[in-house]
Amino acid sequence: MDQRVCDLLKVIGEASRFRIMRYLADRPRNVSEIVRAVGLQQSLVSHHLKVLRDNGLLKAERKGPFVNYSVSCPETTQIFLLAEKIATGKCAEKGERSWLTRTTPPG
Amino acid sequence: MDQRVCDLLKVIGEASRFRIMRYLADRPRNVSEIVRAVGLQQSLVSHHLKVLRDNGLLKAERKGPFVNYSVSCPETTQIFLLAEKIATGKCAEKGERSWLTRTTPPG
DNA sequence: CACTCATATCAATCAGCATTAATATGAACA
DNA sequence: TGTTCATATTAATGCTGATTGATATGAGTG
Repeated sequence: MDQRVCDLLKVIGEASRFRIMRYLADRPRNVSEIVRAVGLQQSLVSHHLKVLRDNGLLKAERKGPFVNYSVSCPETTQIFLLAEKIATGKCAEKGERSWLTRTTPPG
Repeated sequence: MDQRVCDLLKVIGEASRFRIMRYLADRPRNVSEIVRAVGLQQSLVSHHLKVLRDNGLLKAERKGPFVNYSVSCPETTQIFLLAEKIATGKCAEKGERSWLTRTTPPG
């Protein structure tokens, strides 16, 4: 279970997949649109889409010759928002930049 | 910026670091305690702690000979909860397991 | 200062995984 | 049925990064 949870995080933490997910957060798109948007090779995009699918983060629906992809849970977007909050230093407790906060006085 | 956001996700998505973060979510601990808890080599734990520190996810405070680590933003825990929700299939829209939902009838 | 304990750093190795190129499948349409 | 377009799959390559072992730093204590 824990394995599964951290798999999810790893999957959306990869740069290419992250961009794909962000792009799809807006609205569903077919593969060609995604390829154009993220500027990666078609085979690579297809591969990442499979990974995202297999992890239940995206769902696919064939529409004629096209396959439309869409995010399957809104929670994914919420995770992005939270991560952004942390990244911009807007998190509740402020993290110390210099890593060693000394309690015992030196010397 | 986007790079930074997805770096954060990648960082907490790694299994060893994930376990460390979960362990520290409870309360601050020193390195030896973490080593014992996660069962990894001390040098490896120390390395991961550095990565987490450098990404602003943990803060460190020296207390005598020990160094206590604690999570710097509660948002991290919230991310774990959301990811868990997705992992257990409890997310708002249900993701299709079989990946190709056909709209056009086959044949 | 010498010794010990706690923690950090460095160099080397190994594994996972993103990327690439080539090829296969499968739908639409003539 | 043959051709074209959209997408998926496979095999090979390369890079990132986790892990290991050895060593260094630095605090406390005698």
